Amino acid sequence: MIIKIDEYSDVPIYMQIRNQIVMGISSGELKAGEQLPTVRALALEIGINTMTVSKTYQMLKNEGYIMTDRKNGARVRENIEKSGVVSEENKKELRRIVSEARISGVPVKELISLVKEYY
Amino acid sequence: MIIKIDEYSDVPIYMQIRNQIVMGISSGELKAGEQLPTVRALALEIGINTMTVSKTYQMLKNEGYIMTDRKNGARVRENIEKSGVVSEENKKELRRIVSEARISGVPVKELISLVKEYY
Amino acid sequence: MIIKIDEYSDVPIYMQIRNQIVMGISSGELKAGEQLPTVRALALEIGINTMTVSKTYQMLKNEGYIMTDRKNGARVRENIEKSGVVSEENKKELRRIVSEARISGVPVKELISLVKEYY
Amino acid sequence: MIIKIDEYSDVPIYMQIRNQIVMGISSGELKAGEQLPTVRALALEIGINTMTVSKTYQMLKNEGYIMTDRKNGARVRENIEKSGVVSEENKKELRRIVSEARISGVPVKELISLVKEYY
DNA sequence: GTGGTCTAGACCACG
DNA sequence: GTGGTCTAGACCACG
Repeated sequence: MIIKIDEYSDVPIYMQIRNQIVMGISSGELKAGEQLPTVRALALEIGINTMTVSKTYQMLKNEGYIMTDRKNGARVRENIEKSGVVSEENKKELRRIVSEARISGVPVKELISLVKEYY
Repeated sequence: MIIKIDEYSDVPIYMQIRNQIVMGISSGELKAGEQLPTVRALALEIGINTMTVSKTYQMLKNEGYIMTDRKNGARVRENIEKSGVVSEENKKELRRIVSEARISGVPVKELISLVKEYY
Repeated sequence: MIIKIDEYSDVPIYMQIRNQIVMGISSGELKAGEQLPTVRALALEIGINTMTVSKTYQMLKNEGYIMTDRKNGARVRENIEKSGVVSEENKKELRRIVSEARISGVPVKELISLVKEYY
Repeated sequence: MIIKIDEYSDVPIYMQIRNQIVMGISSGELKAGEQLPTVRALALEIGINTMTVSKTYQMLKNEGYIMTDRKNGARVRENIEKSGVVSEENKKELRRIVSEARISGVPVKELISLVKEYY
């Protein structure tokens, strides 16, 4: 899986990586149990500090998306917990996005087809 | 219109205000041409720095949501440009939200009904 | 509140600080809404790096014990969520401690009086 | 006695095994003088490195819980020393756990009944 | 002035 | 070899 950093983005690097890994898991590009690159390898590949990658992995671990162990490095978790609900934060964000789209004259049908496409 | 700041949120205050005003415009609570409170008044009401509100209004102006003039203060624009498309940034965010929801086991139908509700 | 680091402990520094702040909140030494020292001040006082203190504050924030904002620094939260239950991790730890105490011939009454004392 | 490794835990494997053996001794599941599996056997059973099990046994021996000899392998000690006191480290941990439980709104009675249950 | 992010580099425990 | 921790130092956005 290829991680791309937008260095001009306001989103912190560790968060950009985190988001891309989450999207990779969702899309199936990263499968349950699959090995992630080592902290050092990913840092080298992207050209950033190992601490930054480490921060990403710890965040993903805290969120229950991956597990890390000293022998095997980081792996996608087999049994990610399914809360079944959209987090309050994401609801807020979604509402903001929908509002902006609405003002821009985007029909609701288009938003829905985007959601379906991404799902 | 009542603006509420979530002091526990990581979203900067100026952005929280901006988002709420945008959502107010989208929902129709703030109508085209409607007067917004002065920077000073809003700052006092929320209990924050005038600089922060000023930053919000500047941003909204840059984005084309409001217009300011010395006589009338800030008003919602009559003719907000309708690009008709979702911005690339919002698409990215939407994709992230959909991915997280999907992993959490949220059915696509529920996401769609959220979108409809917010629209 | 005075924070003391045991440099010979296996417990990471950021965790030692975190634990002492949590105990301070529990004991009432740190009151709801009370200001914590700034990252820089605490780092200087303890003689450690600001990054380490920052890690502590972010952990406490994630756990819902404190809030941080750029204007006021870090403060104890007013409304810490009360789950009402002992976490699984803490149950495991408690079980380990009780087991070791039992083998050492510590009577259960003494354990109970320790719990009462700390509560 | 069955040893279970929680691969999602931050507790090192050698420590997880150590803790479970200590709890086994405390509960009486492992009796004084009882033979423990060989390093090799236990490593094979759990699917981990022999080095790890070896580290566990070494630790348990140092702590006075087991004894090893070349002929019989490892056995639970007949006369484990009863200090009669809770170690300073465990007191600290207990205090931390009690503090966290207290903040979470767990009544002291519930903590006490946990202690009784585990004892 | 505040917390948040990031780097370059180092050392450590675990396995 | 792996992730985890820590330092010294820097720069940034927010307010």
